[in-house]
Amino acid sequence: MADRRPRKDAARNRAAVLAAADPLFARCAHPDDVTMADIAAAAGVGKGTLFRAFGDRTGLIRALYEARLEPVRARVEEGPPPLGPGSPPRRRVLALLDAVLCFKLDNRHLAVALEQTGDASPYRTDHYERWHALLKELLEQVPGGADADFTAHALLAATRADLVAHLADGAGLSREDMRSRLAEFAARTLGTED
Amino acid sequence: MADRRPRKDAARNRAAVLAAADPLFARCAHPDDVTMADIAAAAGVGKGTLFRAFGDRTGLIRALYEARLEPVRARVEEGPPPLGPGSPPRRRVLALLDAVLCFKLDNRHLAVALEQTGDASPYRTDHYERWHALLKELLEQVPGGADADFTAHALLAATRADLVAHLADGAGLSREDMRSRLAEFAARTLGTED
DNA sequence: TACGATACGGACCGACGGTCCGCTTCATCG
DNA sequence: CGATGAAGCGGACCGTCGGTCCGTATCGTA
Repeated sequence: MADRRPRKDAARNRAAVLAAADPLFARCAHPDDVTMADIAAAAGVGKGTLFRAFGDRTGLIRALYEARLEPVRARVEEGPPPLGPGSPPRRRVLALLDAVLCFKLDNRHLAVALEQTGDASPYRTDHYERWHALLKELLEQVPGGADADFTAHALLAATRADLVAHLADGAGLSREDMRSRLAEFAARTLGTED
Repeated sequence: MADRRPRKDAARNRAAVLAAADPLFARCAHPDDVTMADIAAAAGVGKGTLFRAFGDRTGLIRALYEARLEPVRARVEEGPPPLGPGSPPRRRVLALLDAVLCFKLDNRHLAVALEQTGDASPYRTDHYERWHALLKELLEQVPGGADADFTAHALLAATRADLVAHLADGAGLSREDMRSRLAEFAARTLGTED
């Protein structure tokens, strides 16, 4: 009934692929420039291994993305305030958006690759639904708030990977500038009261 | 010096392709399900003709999109207020966002296809830059506004085609609901004064 | 050590975007 | 109106990529 643990070589190869793929995506301007064969070669494994471990290209990118995302998720769910639980909702909304923005900035290549994976809407992924649900929950606790569901979507849309990448790489906006612009924008939607 | 007018058959074929491609994209759930060969066959022309007329897949989709967008552009640039020039900035911002949202709703299939065209960021297209520039200009005229450039990006991000499609098709949000939610959201970022 | 289960890897496949080139159609000019 | 060269046509063809398959190698176990 319980699925067996993977064999040792399988685990090693999986790790090797993840380790090899990341810098490959980071180095290339466009995600499509990185082919599955490239990744397999860089990891020193065969293509079959790669597909056996991750299913398909989307699965591989998602695995990479989620591995990187995990620490952020942990900080959000059980870390110290203001990002973690226990801080006032308004404060936590801002902290959450800032964390998402920073993550997208730091992992542009992966985030862009994932968002533009043709297979499915980026809105039907586990991590998006988690962020959205949490953000919505927090927004509902902010007094005088509007429709929390839509607002959560709209605020998260401001952190879309390709927008972030465009502002950072194309428009040359600095990290700190972007963070403060987003914070200011979000603060406005939450109502003007400080 | 002046480029010659296209031959009559070329113009006819170009029109036939545009006419044939639109319903093809509309019918299919995922844009990638529509291949260039499909479009050529539906239009009754050869693949060579199709590539000669539009350069590549992106060019074709862009041509489709811009043909549909043209009436909206005209209404914005020379139509009557509040969407056209002459209305107070705040009012026109809301009208502009509403127009963009409605356009994306009505042309989801094309908009999604274009946004996820791997070739380039959706932020480096003529039409995006036009909407952004106009929105930014208007925002600068709204008293007490924050950074107009970022705000314009963030507001437009709330009308991203895949988000709109997700809300309309996935979450079942009605057209009118979405319009009022977006209007409310935008109104908040413009300041609470009515 | 022997043996079944699991995983490996790269040859192979089908599909797609895009090109090429011999043939056709248009428009111009005598 | 017929000739002629340019412009356009179309579909066979190509290279590449994601994904599969299966003979072989490796692992874990008794």
